[in-house]
Amino acid sequence: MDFSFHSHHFDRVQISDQDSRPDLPSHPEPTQSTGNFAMNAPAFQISVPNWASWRSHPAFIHAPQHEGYIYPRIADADYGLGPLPQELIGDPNACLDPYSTNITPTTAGTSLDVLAPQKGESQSDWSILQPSHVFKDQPYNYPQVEPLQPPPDFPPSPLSEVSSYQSPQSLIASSPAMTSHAGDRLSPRSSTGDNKEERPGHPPYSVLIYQALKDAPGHKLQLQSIYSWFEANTDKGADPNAKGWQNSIRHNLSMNAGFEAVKEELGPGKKAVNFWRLTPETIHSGGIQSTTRYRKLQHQKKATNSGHRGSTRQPSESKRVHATKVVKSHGTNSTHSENEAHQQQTTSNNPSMGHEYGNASFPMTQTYMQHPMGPVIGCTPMLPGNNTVFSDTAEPGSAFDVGHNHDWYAPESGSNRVHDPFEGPSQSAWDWKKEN
DNA sequence: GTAGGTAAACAGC
DNA sequence: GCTGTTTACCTAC
Repeated sequence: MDFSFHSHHFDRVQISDQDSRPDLPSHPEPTQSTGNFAMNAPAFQISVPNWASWRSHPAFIHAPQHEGYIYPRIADADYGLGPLPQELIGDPNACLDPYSTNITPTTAGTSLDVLAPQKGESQSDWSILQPSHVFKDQPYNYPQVEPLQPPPDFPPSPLSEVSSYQSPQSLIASSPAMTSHAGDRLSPRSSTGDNKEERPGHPPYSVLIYQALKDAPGHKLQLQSIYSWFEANTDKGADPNAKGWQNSIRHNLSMNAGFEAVKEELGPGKKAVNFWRLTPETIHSGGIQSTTRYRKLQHQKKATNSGHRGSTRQPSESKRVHATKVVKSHGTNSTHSENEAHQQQTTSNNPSMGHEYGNASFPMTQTYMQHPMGPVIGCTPMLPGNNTVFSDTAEPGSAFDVGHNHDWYAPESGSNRVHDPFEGPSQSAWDWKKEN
């Protein structure tokens, strides 16, 4: 089974020696275990057609060395998806890590010296790096997997945890949506039988978005770049007139707590740019949760909101309170009282908050900020050395929940779990989103 | 009942 | 018009 496809796009990105990112080392730092953290891992995992083999013998290929930092080749990604379509290279807004404004894409097409087998890698490993077009041209089927077992050196550092579980299996194992039941049941299906886009075996939008973001520097992309990624890597964009898939992407971005919007000011006086990125939890867990789980609450609402679609449709909360989850990356003017007020509102709207999730404390060094646009949650940047946490509440405990009740963290549940600085001990982003 | 896809209403910019 | 959020409905399992 080969999950690779479109891996010839955006093969590598070079950060010059002048990279001024404060918390990203100019040179790769070794991680404790399997490195696949897109930002600073010198080695990375590759897709392996045989999942059992992949699990037991993860293959590693060292990223080509270069002066300065080289992003890993992208053929290694989960499913082997390519991060960005080539036409996006050069787009200043595409796949741009604002902390590395001097990123220089170095690929003008697939370079064989980039994709060629590296030292220590076998030809068989190399063969699976060949780009293919599974999602675009062929059905996709989730592999049937067993629950993930922690690696021998588990628990590693948070960063290495990231790498350890970045695999389709981890997505499957950590997500009810991805859990294998039997055969290819994991294969997502289209909702409507007459759907032209029906591709039995294609991954759901959430997984595709996850992949697009995971492969992007900083794990973030602008919406348009996500569109472009889909156009290049899936058949969603085959019909230029069809916009439903874009709606679906936006729907998934909004509804899945694995994604968060980040407003970033790329420079003083410049208009803030909105990025979508993976939440720390998502990166940490190496997988994405099902988007549709939010409907658990909807069912409750249905009981009280009768309704047909249309005239009786319930106005959305966001029309009264702009409840975006945008995370602002630079600065804040929030005050404690503002946060308190906001939390009061949030809690009142969400009875489950505050009791379902335990109240614990963040590390003392973390700070909590309020975004003027509304509820804010998340961390930025998702890099070592920065532990700033943006919360929509005044109390640290309500920002995250990572410890319980969530199969999101299934691979590391229990006593093996290592405390992650990203982890706050309370409400998860997903629950926050679900309940807001 | 759950998961996923899609359409659409709606607000903000 | 684009973006983001939310609701509703549908099909498949």
